Amino acid sequence: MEYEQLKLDNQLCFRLYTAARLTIGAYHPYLDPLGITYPQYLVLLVLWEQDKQPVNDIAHKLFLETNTVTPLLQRMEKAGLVKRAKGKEDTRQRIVSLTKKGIEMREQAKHIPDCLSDEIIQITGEEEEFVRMIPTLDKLIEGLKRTTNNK
Amino acid sequence: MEYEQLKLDNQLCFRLYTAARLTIGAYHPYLDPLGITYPQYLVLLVLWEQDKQPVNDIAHKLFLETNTVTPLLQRMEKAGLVKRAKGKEDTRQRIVSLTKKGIEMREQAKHIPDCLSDEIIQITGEEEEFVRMIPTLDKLIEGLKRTTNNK
DNA sequence: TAATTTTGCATCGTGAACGATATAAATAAG
DNA sequence: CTTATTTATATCGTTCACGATGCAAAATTA
Repeated sequence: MEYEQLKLDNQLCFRLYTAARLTIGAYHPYLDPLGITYPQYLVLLVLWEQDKQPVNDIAHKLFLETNTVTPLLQRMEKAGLVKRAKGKEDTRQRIVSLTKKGIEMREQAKHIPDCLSDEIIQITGEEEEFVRMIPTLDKLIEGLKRTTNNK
Repeated sequence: MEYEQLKLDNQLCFRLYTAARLTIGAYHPYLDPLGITYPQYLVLLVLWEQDKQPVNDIAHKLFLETNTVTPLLQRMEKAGLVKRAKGKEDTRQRIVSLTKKGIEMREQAKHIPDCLSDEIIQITGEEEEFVRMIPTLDKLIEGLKRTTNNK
């Protein structure tokens, strides 16, 4: 059939796009009580690993553009989760640091990854199959990141 | 370590989210010349498989809400890709059909899936590993779809 | 048949994502 | 030292994605 390859069933990207959206949806019951969104949760993960980072470092670790992260951080600042201070050595930089509220949220969030794992196991019967996707996804992400940067 | 599970490296969802965004980015060189976005391309895939469908069917096949698809279709109508007509039997329905322009775009788009496959092979050296993710992603999508509907 | 509930779609508001562009500071080139 | 370029961040406009809500038509129930 001439158009066989256009069938939705054959598309990998559509699966990734849908799986990502639905998985983010599964975070809602845990993030809503904290008053944060999934991308904001990702920013917190980055800052919990290492506090006081410039916008660029956060964006880079999340594979996002700074023009996505800046408004995200502004909303998080308004919500009292982070502070944004001018850099000392390089005044162009904005050093993002956690507030007391942002630091304390780590304690409330620490169970979330295990909750999600449990949910996936409940839903699908096993976890191993999903863990096995991780290196493949990493390979894809690294490859795509390299090629789009060479544009 | 107490917060080990909060490390970004350990998160499956973050991989899915990032891989989806970057893969959609890889479609840009092919979709931009056609003047369509990735979600619009998905709508066209659905309509190319079967023309004249109500909004609800399109949304369901893409695992999206109708309040996401409606404005998407309105933009596509303005771009001259689809028509939206009141349903005959059920007047609540809006039957979406392809215009001449929408039908003809199929010919220009038919090579896109192969281009993307080639790109993934070039980037990563092989394709098989990614094809193997598809049934796992389907299992995850179906599972998540079921549980979120039972809410 | 009349009242109630459900269904299909649309509208509104908020928060991403990202291309394009702007701005100021740092760096490099002249 | 001055000019040009790069870098770090911010702003703007457009398009999703989706929860909440609205509305009219259809289906169900009384």
